[in-house]
Amino acid sequence: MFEKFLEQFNKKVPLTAAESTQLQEHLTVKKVRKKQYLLQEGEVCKNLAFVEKGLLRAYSIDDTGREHIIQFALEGWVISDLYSFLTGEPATYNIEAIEDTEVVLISQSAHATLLLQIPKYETFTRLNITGAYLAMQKRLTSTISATLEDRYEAFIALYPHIAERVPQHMIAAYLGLTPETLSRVRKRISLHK
Amino acid sequence: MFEKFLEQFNKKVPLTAAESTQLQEHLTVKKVRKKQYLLQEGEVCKNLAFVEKGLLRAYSIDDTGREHIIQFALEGWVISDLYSFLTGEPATYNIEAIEDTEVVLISQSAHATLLLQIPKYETFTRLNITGAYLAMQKRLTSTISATLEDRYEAFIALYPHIAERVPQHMIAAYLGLTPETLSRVRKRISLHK
DNA sequence: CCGATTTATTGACCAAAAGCAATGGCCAGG
DNA sequence: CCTGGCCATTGCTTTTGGTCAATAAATCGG
Repeated sequence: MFEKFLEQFNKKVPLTAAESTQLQEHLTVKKVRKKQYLLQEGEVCKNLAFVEKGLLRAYSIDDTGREHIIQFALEGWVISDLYSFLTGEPATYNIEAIEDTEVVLISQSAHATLLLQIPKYETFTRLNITGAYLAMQKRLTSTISATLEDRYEAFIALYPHIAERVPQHMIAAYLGLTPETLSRVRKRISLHK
Repeated sequence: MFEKFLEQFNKKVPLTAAESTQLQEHLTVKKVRKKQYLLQEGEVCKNLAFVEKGLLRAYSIDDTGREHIIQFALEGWVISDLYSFLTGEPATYNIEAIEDTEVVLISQSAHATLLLQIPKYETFTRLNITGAYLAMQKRLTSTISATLEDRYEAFIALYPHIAERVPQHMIAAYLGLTPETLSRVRKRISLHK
Protein backbone atom coordinates (compact mmCIF):
# COMPACT_ATOMS: atom_id res chain seq x y z
CA MET A 1 0.00 0.00 0.00
CA PHE A 2 2.33 2.73 1.24
CA GLU A 3 5.70 1.01 0.76
CA LYS A 4 7.57 3.81 -0.99
CA PHE A 5 6.08 6.44 1.28
CA LEU A 6 7.12 4.64 4.45
CA GLU A 7 10.50 3.85 3.00
CA GLN A 8 11.12 7.52 2.21
CA PHE A 9 9.84 8.60 5.59
CA ASN A 10 12.05 6.17 7.46
CA LYS A 11 15.02 7.18 5.37
CA LYS A 12 14.58 10.77 6.49
CA VAL A 13 13.18 10.21 9.99
CA PRO A 14 13.17 6.66 11.37
CA LEU A 15 9.83 5.71 12.89
CA THR A 16 8.94 3.29 15.65
CA ALA A 17 6.37 0.60 14.84
CA ALA A 18 3.73 2.44 16.87
CA GLU A 19 4.36 5.71 15.07
CA SER A 20 4.25 3.97 11.75
CA THR A 21 0.86 2.44 12.54
CA GLN A 22 -0.51 5.74 13.75
CA LEU A 23 0.73 7.47 10.63
CA GLN A 24 -0.82 4.94 8.29
CA GLU A 25 -4.25 5.53 9.77
CA HIS A 26 -4.23 8.93 8.11
CA LEU A 27 -3.20 7.80 4.65
CA THR A 28 -5.28 6.74 1.66
CA VAL A 29 -4.28 5.58 -1.77
CA LYS A 30 -5.58 6.56 -5.15
CA LYS A 31 -4.97 5.52 -8.73
CA VAL A 32 -4.92 8.10 -11.48
CA ARG A 33 -4.89 7.05 -15.10
CA LYS A 34 -2.75 8.70 -17.72
CA LYS A 35 -4.16 12.08 -18.76
CA GLN A 36 -6.51 12.17 -15.78
CA TYR A 37 -6.41 15.05 -13.32
CA LEU A 38 -5.59 14.82 -9.66
CA LEU A 39 -6.43 18.51 -9.31
CA GLN A 40 -7.86 21.16 -11.56
CA GLU A 41 -7.35 24.90 -11.44
CA GLY A 42 -10.13 26.53 -9.45
CA GLU A 43 -10.76 23.60 -7.11
CA VAL A 44 -9.30 23.61 -3.62
CA CYS A 45 -6.31 21.31 -3.30
CA LYS A 46 -7.53 18.87 -0.67
CA ASN A 47 -4.47 16.62 -0.46
CA LEU A 48 -0.75 16.30 -0.56
CA ALA A 49 0.04 13.51 -2.99
CA PHE A 50 3.05 11.28 -2.56
CA VAL A 51 3.88 9.35 -5.72
CA GLU A 52 4.17 5.59 -5.16
CA LYS A 53 4.33 4.79 -8.84
CA GLY A 54 4.07 6.78 -12.03
CA LEU A 55 4.67 10.38 -13.04
CA LEU A 56 2.67 13.60 -12.79
CA ARG A 57 3.05 17.26 -13.61
CA ALA A 58 1.70 20.45 -12.10
CA TYR A 59 1.14 23.24 -14.60
CA SER A 60 -0.64 26.51 -15.12
CA ILE A 61 -2.05 28.10 -18.25
CA ASP A 62 -1.39 31.77 -18.96
CA ASP A 63 -3.70 34.25 -20.70
CA THR A 64 -2.16 33.44 -24.09
CA GLY A 65 -3.04 29.79 -23.61
CA ARG A 66 0.49 28.52 -23.06
CA GLU A 67 1.17 25.82 -20.49
CA HIS A 68 3.90 26.29 -17.92
CA ILE A 69 5.06 23.31 -15.93
CA ILE A 70 5.93 24.22 -12.38
CA GLN A 71 6.82 20.71 -11.26
CA PHE A 72 7.19 17.11 -12.34
CA ALA A 73 6.80 14.38 -9.73
CA LEU A 74 8.32 10.94 -10.02
CA GLU A 75 8.12 8.00 -7.65
CA GLY A 76 9.09 9.15 -4.17
CA TRP A 77 8.19 12.82 -4.70
CA VAL A 78 5.37 14.89 -3.28
CA ILE A 79 3.12 17.02 -5.47
CA SER A 80 0.32 19.48 -4.67
CA ASP A 81 -0.75 23.07 -5.04
CA LEU A 82 0.74 23.85 -1.67
CA TYR A 83 -0.65 27.35 -1.41
CA SER A 84 -4.16 26.14 -2.04
CA PHE A 85 -3.66 23.18 0.30
CA LEU A 86 -2.51 25.38 3.17
CA THR A 87 -4.87 28.30 2.73
CA GLY A 88 -7.98 26.71 1.22
CA GLU A 89 -7.88 29.18 -1.68
CA PRO A 90 -8.70 27.90 -5.18
CA ALA A 91 -5.80 26.17 -6.88
CA THR A 92 -3.90 27.95 -9.64
CA TYR A 93 -2.29 24.78 -10.91
CA ASN A 94 -3.56 21.68 -12.64
CA ILE A 95 -2.08 18.35 -11.65
CA GLU A 96 -2.25 15.69 -14.32
CA ALA A 97 -0.91 12.16 -14.58
CA ILE A 98 1.55 11.72 -17.43
CA GLU A 99 1.50 7.95 -16.89
CA ASP A 100 -0.83 5.64 -15.00
CA THR A 101 -0.04 6.61 -11.46
CA GLU A 102 -0.60 5.59 -7.87
CA VAL A 103 -0.44 8.15 -5.09
CA VAL A 104 -0.68 8.22 -1.31
CA LEU A 105 -2.93 11.04 -0.16
CA ILE A 106 -2.65 13.11 2.97
CA SER A 107 -5.70 15.28 3.50
CA GLN A 108 -5.66 18.74 5.03
CA SER A 109 -7.08 17.44 8.29
CA ALA A 110 -4.72 14.47 8.35
CA HIS A 111 -1.81 16.86 7.80
CA ALA A 112 -2.92 19.12 10.64
CA THR A 113 -3.46 16.19 12.98
CA LEU A 114 -0.16 14.55 12.16
CA LEU A 115 1.74 17.78 12.74
CA LEU A 116 0.27 17.94 16.24
CA GLN A 117 0.45 14.28 17.12
CA ILE A 118 3.70 13.05 15.63
CA PRO A 119 6.69 15.36 16.01
CA LYS A 120 8.59 13.30 13.46
CA TYR A 121 5.94 14.17 10.91
CA GLU A 122 6.77 17.82 11.34
CA THR A 123 10.43 17.02 10.88
CA PHE A 124 9.64 15.03 7.77
CA THR A 125 7.61 17.95 6.44
CA ARG A 126 10.36 20.42 7.22
CA LEU A 127 12.98 18.32 5.46
CA ASN A 128 10.76 17.89 2.42
CA ILE A 129 9.94 21.53 2.04
CA THR A 130 13.56 22.49 2.58
CA GLY A 131 14.65 20.16 -0.19
CA ALA A 132 11.95 21.52 -2.47
CA TYR A 133 13.03 25.08 -1.68
CA LEU A 134 16.67 24.40 -2.48
CA ALA A 135 15.78 22.66 -5.74
CA MET A 136 13.59 25.54 -6.79
CA GLN A 137 16.20 28.12 -5.90
CA LYS A 138 18.63 26.34 -8.16
CA ARG A 139 16.08 26.33 -10.92
CA LEU A 140 15.31 30.01 -10.50
CA THR A 141 18.98 30.95 -10.57
CA SER A 142 19.46 28.93 -13.72
CA THR A 143 16.37 30.49 -15.31
CA ILE A 144 17.48 34.07 -14.78
CA SER A 145 21.16 33.62 -15.49
CA ALA A 146 22.06 30.66 -17.70
CA THR A 147 21.94 30.18 -21.47
CA LEU A 148 19.24 27.97 -22.97
CA GLU A 149 21.86 25.34 -23.76
CA ASP A 150 23.02 25.23 -20.17
CA ARG A 151 19.51 25.17 -18.81
CA TYR A 152 18.53 22.26 -21.01
CA GLU A 153 21.67 20.31 -20.24
CA ALA A 154 21.31 20.98 -16.52
CA PHE A 155 17.78 19.64 -16.65
CA ILE A 156 18.87 16.47 -18.43
CA ALA A 157 21.74 15.98 -16.01
CA LEU A 158 19.55 16.54 -12.95
CA TYR A 159 16.48 14.63 -14.06
CA PRO A 160 17.52 12.02 -16.62
CA HIS A 161 14.67 9.75 -15.57
CA ILE A 162 12.10 12.45 -16.20
CA ALA A 163 13.61 13.41 -19.53
CA GLU A 164 13.27 9.89 -20.83
CA ARG A 165 9.63 9.60 -19.79
CA VAL A 166 8.07 12.88 -20.94
CA PRO A 167 7.65 14.37 -24.43
CA GLN A 168 10.05 17.13 -25.33
CA HIS A 169 7.47 19.85 -25.48
CA MET A 170 6.86 19.34 -21.78
CA ILE A 171 10.51 19.90 -21.06
CA ALA A 172 10.16 23.10 -23.08
CA ALA A 173 7.13 24.08 -20.98
CA TYR A 174 9.18 23.40 -17.85
CA LEU A 175 12.14 25.47 -19.05
CA GLY A 176 9.87 28.31 -20.17
CA LEU A 177 10.48 28.21 -23.91
CA THR A 178 8.68 27.04 -27.03
CA PRO A 179 8.98 23.51 -28.44
CA GLU A 180 10.55 24.92 -31.61
CA THR A 181 13.22 26.74 -29.67
CA LEU A 182 14.02 23.67 -27.62
CA SER A 183 14.38 21.67 -30.79
CA ARG A 184 16.88 24.24 -32.09
CA VAL A 185 18.74 24.29 -28.80
CA ARG A 186 19.15 20.53 -29.02
CA LYS A 187 20.41 20.86 -32.55
CA ARG A 188 22.99 23.47 -31.57
CA ILE A 189 24.18 21.21 -28.79
CA SER A 190 24.51 18.18 -31.05
CA LEU A 191 26.38 20.17 -33.71
CA HIS A 192 28.76 21.51 -31.15
CA LYS A 193 30.21 18.12 -30.24
CA MET B 1 18.83 43.40 21.00
CA PHE B 2 16.50 40.86 19.38
CA GLU B 3 13.21 42.75 19.47
CA LYS B 4 12.10 42.21 15.90
CA PHE B 5 13.24 38.61 15.91
CA LEU B 6 11.31 37.74 19.04
CA GLU B 7 8.29 39.65 17.83
CA GLN B 8 8.26 37.72 14.58
CA PHE B 9 8.79 34.44 16.37
CA ASN B 10 5.96 35.04 18.81
CA LYS B 11 3.69 36.11 16.01
CA LYS B 12 4.21 32.75 14.32
CA VAL B 13 4.67 30.54 17.37
CA PRO B 14 4.01 32.05 20.82
CA LEU B 15 6.79 31.30 23.29
CA THR B 16 6.74 30.95 27.05
CA ALA B 17 9.14 33.15 29.03
CA ALA B 18 11.39 30.15 29.71
CA GLU B 19 11.54 29.20 26.03
CA SER B 20 12.26 32.76 25.08
CA THR B 21 15.19 32.93 27.48
CA GLN B 22 16.56 29.61 26.27
CA LEU B 23 16.26 30.73 22.69
CA GLN B 24 18.07 34.00 23.27
CA GLU B 25 21.10 32.20 24.65
CA HIS B 26 21.80 30.99 21.15
CA LEU B 27 21.53 34.33 19.40
CA THR B 28 24.13 36.95 18.64
CA VAL B 29 23.89 40.30 16.92
CA LYS B 30 26.06 41.85 14.27
CA LYS B 31 26.22 45.17 12.47
CA VAL B 32 27.09 45.32 8.82
CA ARG B 33 27.82 48.63 7.14
CA LYS B 34 26.53 49.56 3.72
CA LYS B 35 28.48 47.75 0.97
CA GLN B 36 30.04 45.34 3.46
CA TYR B 37 29.64 41.61 3.04
CA LEU B 38 27.95 39.26 5.43
CA LEU B 39 29.02 36.33 3.26
CA GLN B 40 31.20 35.92 0.23
CA GLU B 41 31.04 33.25 -2.44
CA GLY B 42 33.42 30.42 -1.63
CA GLU B 43 33.19 30.76 2.15
CA VAL B 44 30.95 28.45 4.13
CA CYS B 45 27.74 30.15 5.27
CA LYS B 46 28.05 29.88 9.04
CA ASN B 47 24.84 31.62 10.04
CA LEU B 48 21.26 32.29 9.33
CA ALA B 49 20.79 36.04 9.49
CA PHE B 50 17.56 37.62 10.66
CA VAL B 51 17.33 41.30 9.70
CA GLU B 52 16.55 43.56 12.66
CA LYS B 53 17.19 46.75 10.74
CA GLY B 54 18.41 47.59 7.27
CA LEU B 55 18.42 45.85 3.91
CA LEU B 56 20.60 43.20 2.26
CA ARG B 57 20.78 41.25 -0.94
CA ALA B 58 22.03 37.80 -1.88
CA TYR B 59 23.43 37.55 -5.37
CA SER B 60 25.58 35.43 -7.62
CA ILE B 61 27.84 36.39 -10.49
CA ASP B 62 27.74 34.39 -13.72
CA ASP B 63 30.63 33.64 -16.07
CA THR B 64 29.90 36.77 -18.12
CA GLY B 65 30.28 38.90 -15.01
CA ARG B 66 26.62 39.78 -14.57
CA GLU B 67 25.07 39.91 -11.13
CA HIS B 68 21.86 38.06 -10.40
CA ILE B 69 19.97 38.85 -7.23
CA ILE B 70 18.36 35.79 -5.71
CA GLN B 71 16.91 37.57 -2.70
CA PHE B 72 16.47 40.89 -0.97
CA ALA B 73 15.95 40.92 2.79
CA LEU B 74 14.22 43.70 4.67
CA GLU B 75 13.55 44.06 8.39
CA GLY B 76 11.89 40.89 9.66
CA TRP B 77 13.25 38.59 6.95
CA VAL B 78 15.84 35.83 7.07
CA ILE B 79 18.74 35.66 4.64
CA SER B 80 21.49 33.08 4.09
CA ASP B 81 22.97 30.72 1.56
CA LEU B 82 20.81 27.94 2.91
CA TYR B 83 22.42 25.16 0.94
CA SER B 84 25.84 26.09 2.20
CA PHE B 85 24.52 26.56 5.74
CA LEU B 86 22.93 23.12 5.82
CA THR B 87 25.62 21.14 4.02
CA GLY B 88 28.83 22.99 4.87
CA GLU B 89 29.64 23.31 1.16
CA PRO B 90 31.16 26.60 -0.07
CA ALA B 91 28.59 29.31 -0.68
CA THR B 92 27.58 30.21 -4.22
CA TYR B 93 26.02 33.51 -3.21
CA ASN B 94 27.35 36.77 -1.87
CA ILE B 95 25.37 38.56 0.79
CA GLU B 96 25.92 42.29 0.93
CA ALA B 97 24.34 45.09 2.94
CA ILE B 98 22.59 47.67 0.77
CA GLU B 99 22.16 49.93 3.81
CA ASP B 100 23.74 49.97 7.25
CA THR B 101 22.22 46.87 8.75
CA GLU B 102 21.80 44.99 11.98
CA VAL B 103 21.24 41.25 11.99
CA VAL B 104 20.57 38.51 14.52
CA LEU B 105 22.75 35.48 13.83
CA ILE B 106 21.91 31.83 14.39
CA SER B 107 24.96 29.63 13.91
CA GLN B 108 24.89 26.13 12.49
CA SER B 109 25.37 24.59 15.92
CA ALA B 110 22.77 26.89 17.49
CA HIS B 111 20.34 25.89 14.76
CA ALA B 112 20.95 22.19 15.32
CA THR B 113 20.62 22.54 19.07
CA LEU B 114 17.46 24.60 18.91
CA LEU B 115 15.81 22.12 16.57
CA LEU B 116 16.41 19.40 19.13
CA GLN B 117 15.66 21.35 22.27
CA ILE B 118 12.76 23.60 21.36
CA PRO B 119 10.01 22.02 19.28
CA LYS B 120 8.59 25.46 18.59
CA TYR B 121 11.84 26.37 16.90
CA GLU B 122 11.29 23.59 14.43
CA THR B 123 7.78 24.85 13.82
CA PHE B 124 9.09 28.37 13.33
CA THR B 125 11.65 27.05 10.87
CA ARG B 126 9.06 25.04 8.99
CA LEU B 127 6.74 28.02 8.68
CA ASN B 128 9.56 30.25 7.48
CA ILE B 129 10.80 27.87 4.85
CA THR B 130 7.25 27.19 3.68
CA GLY B 131 6.64 30.91 3.23
CA ALA B 132 9.93 31.28 1.37
CA TYR B 133 9.04 28.34 -0.85
CA LEU B 134 5.65 29.76 -1.77
CA ALA B 135 7.10 33.19 -2.51
CA MET B 136 9.77 31.70 -4.72
CA GLN B 137 7.29 29.54 -6.55
CA LYS B 138 5.29 32.62 -7.37
CA ARG B 139 8.41 34.35 -8.60
CA LEU B 140 9.42 31.39 -10.75
CA THR B 141 5.98 31.15 -12.33
CA SER B 142 6.06 34.84 -13.10
CA THR B 143 9.57 34.57 -14.54
CA ILE B 144 8.73 31.82 -16.99
CA SER B 145 5.29 32.99 -18.00
CA ALA B 146 4.64 36.73 -17.58
CA THR B 147 5.60 39.71 -19.72
CA LEU B 148 8.35 42.04 -18.53
CA GLU B 149 5.78 44.73 -17.82
CA ASP B 150 3.80 42.38 -15.61
CA ARG B 151 6.86 41.10 -13.84
CA TYR B 152 8.06 44.58 -13.03
CA GLU B 153 4.66 45.75 -11.87
CA ALA B 154 4.18 42.63 -9.77
CA PHE B 155 7.51 43.28 -8.10
CA ILE B 156 6.57 46.87 -7.29
CA ALA B 157 3.18 45.81 -6.00
CA LEU B 158 4.60 43.03 -3.84
CA TYR B 159 7.66 44.83 -2.52
CA PRO B 160 7.03 48.58 -2.64
CA HIS B 161 9.32 49.11 0.33
CA ILE B 162 12.20 47.40 -1.40
CA ALA B 163 11.63 49.24 -4.65
CA GLU B 164 11.94 52.60 -2.96
CA ARG B 165 15.18 51.69 -1.21
CA VAL B 166 17.28 50.05 -3.93
CA PRO B 167 18.67 51.43 -7.21
CA GLN B 168 16.82 50.37 -10.33
CA HIS B 169 19.61 48.29 -11.75
CA MET B 170 19.27 45.97 -8.76
CA ILE B 171 15.61 45.45 -9.54
CA ALA B 172 16.73 44.59 -13.06
CA ALA B 173 19.25 42.11 -11.63
CA TYR B 174 16.46 40.58 -9.55
CA LEU B 175 14.08 40.30 -12.49
CA GLY B 176 16.79 38.86 -14.72
CA LEU B 177 17.06 41.62 -17.30
CA THR B 178 19.44 44.45 -18.15
CA PRO B 179 19.16 47.95 -16.67
CA GLU B 180 18.53 49.35 -20.15
CA THR B 181 15.66 46.99 -20.76
CA LEU B 182 14.12 47.80 -17.40
CA SER B 183 14.35 51.49 -18.19
CA ARG B 184 12.47 50.85 -21.44
CA VAL B 185 9.90 48.69 -19.71
CA ARG B 186 9.21 51.54 -17.30
CA LYS B 187 8.87 53.94 -20.18
CA ARG B 188 6.38 51.67 -21.97
CA ILE B 189 4.35 51.42 -18.78
CA SER B 190 4.30 55.18 -18.23
CA LEU B 191 3.29 55.88 -21.83
CA HIS B 192 0.49 53.39 -21.60
CA LYS B 193 -1.41 55.29 -18.90
C1' DC C 1 -2.30 -3.77 -38.45
C1' DC C 2 -4.07 0.75 -39.73
C1' DG C 3 -5.44 5.47 -39.47
C1' DA C 4 -5.57 9.50 -36.47
C1' DT C 5 -3.21 12.14 -33.31
C1' DT C 6 0.62 13.66 -31.21
C1' DT C 7 5.23 14.92 -31.57
C1' DA C 8 9.60 16.78 -33.39
C1' DT C 9 11.97 19.21 -36.84
C1' DT C 10 12.87 22.84 -40.11
C1' DG C 11 12.46 27.25 -42.83
C1' DA C 12 11.20 32.05 -43.39
C1' DC C 13 10.00 36.00 -41.10
C1' DC C 14 9.27 39.08 -37.11
C1' DA C 15 9.45 41.07 -32.52
C1' DA C 16 11.74 41.70 -28.43
C1' DA C 17 15.59 42.08 -25.58
C1' DA C 18 20.67 42.60 -25.30
C1' DG C 19 24.89 45.01 -26.39
C1' DC C 20 27.26 49.20 -27.05
C1' DA C 21 27.97 53.98 -26.66
C1' DA C 22 26.93 58.59 -25.38
C1' DT C 23 24.56 61.92 -22.45
C1' DG C 24 23.09 64.26 -18.52
C1' DG C 25 21.60 64.20 -13.70
C1' DC C 26 22.53 63.51 -9.13
C1' DC C 27 24.56 62.71 -4.95
C1' DA C 28 28.34 61.79 -1.60
C1' DG C 29 32.69 62.68 0.06
C1' DG C 30 36.44 65.52 0.23
C1' DC D 1 30.98 73.93 -3.13
C1' DC D 2 33.20 71.31 -6.38
C1' DT D 3 34.25 66.95 -8.56
C1' DG D 4 34.27 62.09 -9.57
C1' DG D 5 31.68 58.26 -9.71
C1' DC D 6 27.38 56.11 -9.90
C1' DC D 7 22.92 55.91 -12.21
C1' DA D 8 19.12 56.20 -15.48
C1' DT D 9 17.89 57.14 -20.05
C1' DT D 10 18.15 57.04 -25.07
C1' DG D 11 19.59 55.87 -29.99
C1' DC D 12 21.45 52.50 -32.90
C1' DT D 13 22.73 47.83 -34.08
C1' DT D 14 22.90 42.93 -33.28
C1' DT D 15 21.32 38.79 -31.46
C1' DT D 16 18.04 35.76 -29.84
C1' DG D 17 13.90 33.60 -29.30
C1' DG D 18 8.98 33.52 -30.92
C1' DT D 19 5.42 32.90 -34.57
C1' DC D 20 3.50 30.67 -38.34
C1' DA D 21 3.41 27.06 -41.54
C1' DA D 22 4.73 22.78 -43.62
C1' DT D 23 6.45 18.17 -43.24
C1' DA D 24 7.74 13.91 -41.46
C1' DA D 25 8.11 10.56 -37.87
C1' DA D 26 6.36 8.10 -34.02
C1' DT D 27 2.79 6.36 -31.19
C1' DC D 28 -1.63 4.91 -29.61
C1' DG D 29 -6.19 3.20 -29.66
C1' DG D 30 -9.28 0.48 -31.88
